[in-house]
Amino acid sequence: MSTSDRQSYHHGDLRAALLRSALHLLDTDGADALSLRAVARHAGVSANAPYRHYQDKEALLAALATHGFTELKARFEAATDDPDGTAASHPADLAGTLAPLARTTVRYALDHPGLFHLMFGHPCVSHADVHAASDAAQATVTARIAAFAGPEHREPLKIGVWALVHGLSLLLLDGRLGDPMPEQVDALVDSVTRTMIGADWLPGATAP
Amino acid sequence: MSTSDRQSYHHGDLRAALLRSALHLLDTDGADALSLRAVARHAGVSANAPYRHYQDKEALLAALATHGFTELKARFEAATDDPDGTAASHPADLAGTLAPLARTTVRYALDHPGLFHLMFGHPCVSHADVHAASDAAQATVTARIAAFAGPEHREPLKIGVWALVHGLSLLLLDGRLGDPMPEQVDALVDSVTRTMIGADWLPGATAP
DNA sequence: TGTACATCAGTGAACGCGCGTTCACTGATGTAC
DNA sequence: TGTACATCAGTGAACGCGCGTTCACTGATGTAC
Repeated sequence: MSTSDRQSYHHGDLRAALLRSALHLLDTDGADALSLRAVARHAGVSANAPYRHYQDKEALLAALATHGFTELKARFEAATDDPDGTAASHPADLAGTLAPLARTTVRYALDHPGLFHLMFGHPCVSHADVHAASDAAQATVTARIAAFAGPEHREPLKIGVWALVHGLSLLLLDGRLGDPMPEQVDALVDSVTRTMIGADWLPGATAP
Repeated sequence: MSTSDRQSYHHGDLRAALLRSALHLLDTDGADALSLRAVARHAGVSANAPYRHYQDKEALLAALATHGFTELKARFEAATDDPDGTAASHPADLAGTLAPLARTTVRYALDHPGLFHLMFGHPCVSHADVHAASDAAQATVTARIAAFAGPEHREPLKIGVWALVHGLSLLLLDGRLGDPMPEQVDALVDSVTRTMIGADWLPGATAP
C-alpha cells in the first residue's frame, strides 16, 4: 500500500493519499513523530511533493484535525440515530443518552490515538476549519444535554461531560487505567458515566 | 538567573540547577520543545554536562515528572489540611471535599502547563520513580473518596473524578474553554464539580 | 486528426538547523602520607 | 603543613541524524488552432 501501484509520473489524487498516509502514521507512530517527510515517504512520493497540496506542515495537520472532528461528529450521530439531535430520543434519562456518546468518544480515541492527541493537544486548532469542525461535533452533544437539563445546569453540565469523557479517553490512551479489552472499556465508560452523572439536580429526581 | 553567578569550574549543584532550568523551560516553551541542550544552555553549562547527572534525556524527564507528582501531592495535602487523609474532614458532602482538590489540580495544570503535559502525556511515566510518585498523589484523593462512597461506587467514582479533573485541566490548558481569569477558573471548577458529583447514590441522599 | 505550447504536478539535490550523544580532554577537589 | 596523585565534574569539538523548506528542473496533461 505504501509504495503503491503508481506507475505514472502524476499521482492522481495525492492530496487524499497524503491524508490517508498521515492518518496511518499518526496512529502507528504517534502524533509527535509525524513528519511531513515521513508522510511523503509513506505515500511513495518525493519529500517536497506535499507542498503542491498543502502550504506547509501546519496546513496538513489542520486538515487532519478537521477530518477527525468531522468523523467524530458522524459517529455521534450514528450512535444515537437521531441526526439532528432535536427530538427527544428513547432513553428517558440523561445518563442513558450520554453513555453512547461517551462510549463513541472513548472508542474513537482508542482507535485513533495519534489523531486524538492532535485534535485536542495541538495549537493547529486555531485554524478556522478545525474550529468549525470541532464546534459542529460539540454541538451534537450539547443538543442532547439541552433536551434534559434546565438552563441553569446546562453550561456546567456540558463542560463537565466533555471534560469527563475527554479525561477518560486520555487516561485510557496513556495506559493509566490498565490495559482493558474493548468490551471492558465499554463497561468502564458506562459505569463511570452513570456514576458521575448523578441526576439529583433533575426536577423531582431522587435516589434510584 | 540563566548564565548565573557561577565563577568556578565546578558548579556546586548542577543536578538541582538542571531540574530548575528544565522546569522553567517546560512551562515557558512547552513540553515538546524541551531539549537537553536547551536545558544545559539555560543552566549556563556545556551541552554534555547533564550526562554527569542524568543517564540520558529520558532520565531527566522522569525526574521532572516525579517532581511534579510529589509537589502535586503536597498541594493536595495542603488543600485539605488533613495530611493522612483518614479523618473525616469538615465538609459534610463529597463534592465539598473534592472541590478543593479539583481546584488544586486545575491550578497546578495552569501554573505548570508543560510539566502537566509531561506528567500525563509522556511514556516516561513507565519509570518506577514516576509511577510511585504518581500513585502516592492519587492515593491522597482516593482516601477522601473512600471516606464517603460505599465500596460499590468507589472505583467508578475514583476514575470519574480523576477523569473529570484531568479533562478539565487539559481543556483549560488548550484554551478550549476560553481564557478565563484565575478566579473565574476556580468558580468554573467548583460549579462543574458540584454539578457532576451528583450525590444521589449516597445512602439517603435526595434532591437538594 | 495533428501539432505547438502553456500549465500542472511531480523529481532530486541542496540549504541550514537543532538535536542526542560520544570522545578525548582538563581544571578543581580532596585525600594519603 | 606541604606535596603527589586519584577522582570527580566540567569543557569543546565532533558524529550522524532527520527535519522543514526552497531551488531549478522535467515529464505528463490538456487545450487552441
